[in-house]
Amino acid sequence: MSAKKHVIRPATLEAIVEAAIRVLNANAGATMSEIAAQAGVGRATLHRHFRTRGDLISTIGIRCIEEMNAAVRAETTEGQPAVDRLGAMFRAVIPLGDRYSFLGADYTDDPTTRQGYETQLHWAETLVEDLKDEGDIAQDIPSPWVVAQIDQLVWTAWNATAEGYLTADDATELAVRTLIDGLRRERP
Amino acid sequence: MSAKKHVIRPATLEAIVEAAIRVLNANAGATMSEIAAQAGVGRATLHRHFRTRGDLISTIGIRCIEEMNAAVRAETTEGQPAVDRLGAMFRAVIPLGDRYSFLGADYTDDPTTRQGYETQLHWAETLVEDLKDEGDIAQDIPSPWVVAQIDQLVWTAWNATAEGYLTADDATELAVRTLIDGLRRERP
DNA sequence: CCAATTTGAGACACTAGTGTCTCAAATCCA
DNA sequence: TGGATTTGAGACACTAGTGTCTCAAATTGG
Repeated sequence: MSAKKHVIRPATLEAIVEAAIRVLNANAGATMSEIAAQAGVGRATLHRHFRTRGDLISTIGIRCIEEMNAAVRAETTEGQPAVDRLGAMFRAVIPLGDRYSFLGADYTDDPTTRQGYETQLHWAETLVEDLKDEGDIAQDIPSPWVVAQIDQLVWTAWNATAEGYLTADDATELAVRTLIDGLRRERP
Repeated sequence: MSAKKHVIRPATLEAIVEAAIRVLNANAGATMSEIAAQAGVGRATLHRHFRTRGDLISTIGIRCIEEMNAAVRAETTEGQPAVDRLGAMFRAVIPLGDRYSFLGADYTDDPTTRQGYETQLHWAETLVEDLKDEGDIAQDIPSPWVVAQIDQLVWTAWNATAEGYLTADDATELAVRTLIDGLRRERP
């Protein structure tokens, strides 16, 4: 029953997945041919490992989300003050902008991807509650607003570094500052 | 030469354009058939007035941008303090979120659309300079960062009203507050 | 180095969407 | 009302992309 006719070589798999991430971030509607070409691989080989286009997108979606979660976990620690966790999260995620920005567009409804996304959302919600408890954010702000704001700031910050008018460190600092204290006061 | 074979009835045109805006905002990749169905119109009629899909998208893109510009112009006045102009702009644009949100995705490179977009961008840049001059925003913040932030806030605010956790007025107020003073302090 | 197995290339069938055309029926307006 | 004209419905050709298959050639590992 277990139709294991073809085993894909690890190098081939890696080339496909990385090319897919690259190409789909540049153009969410990219075709299998484009991805195959960028991977330096025949189109048939794509279909051998990923039966459908949806399978491929699912796979890289899962990979990107797990990558992000791992990066955040690596930079943050449990007992840390919430503001520091916020900064650490920005520092971890902003450099990954060019890898996962396609997630917003393609938005698979694959259950595993969905679950990874839920994990992130839950993490963010916890962070926001802690920010409120520790006096960094006013209690009267709706939490979904704060979460949305954080989400947007990651994207804006990545964009700023991509366009070259901020370094990753400056973008991180500015993101935290924008969220907590706004843009009125001078940098200390 | 002037091939004026068919004159579209104004009611038909209106139905098509409004349906297109509605459908394309729900799904940026919607087909001509879906749009025709939603407009209560035959697919052939779509192609009679809009030779290609691109023509249709261009047309509604232009219409939406002009609508936005008009709404902003109607709410703001020349001599107004910059903060008030900012608030007025939010108030004008946030309710239009469900009409123009597709613009981000479909992003035509039609020259007229492009020009309308440039107008908006230029308006925003001027606003930011004024906000800086009037002491509402620190001089050391890169202007593109502020512009991006304003853009994102419009989207977040529209979303908040669409999801029902904020009224349009509250969302407007919160957007201004988030940008200028951040989320630390309580609402006065 | 040789046998097993993956890969590349191309042919193929299939689907979905676009854009054109025609003609009968509905609609408008003079 | 009656003639002109838009509209709806459907047929048609065309394109682009997906997914399957086959077979010769390259690669791998024992």
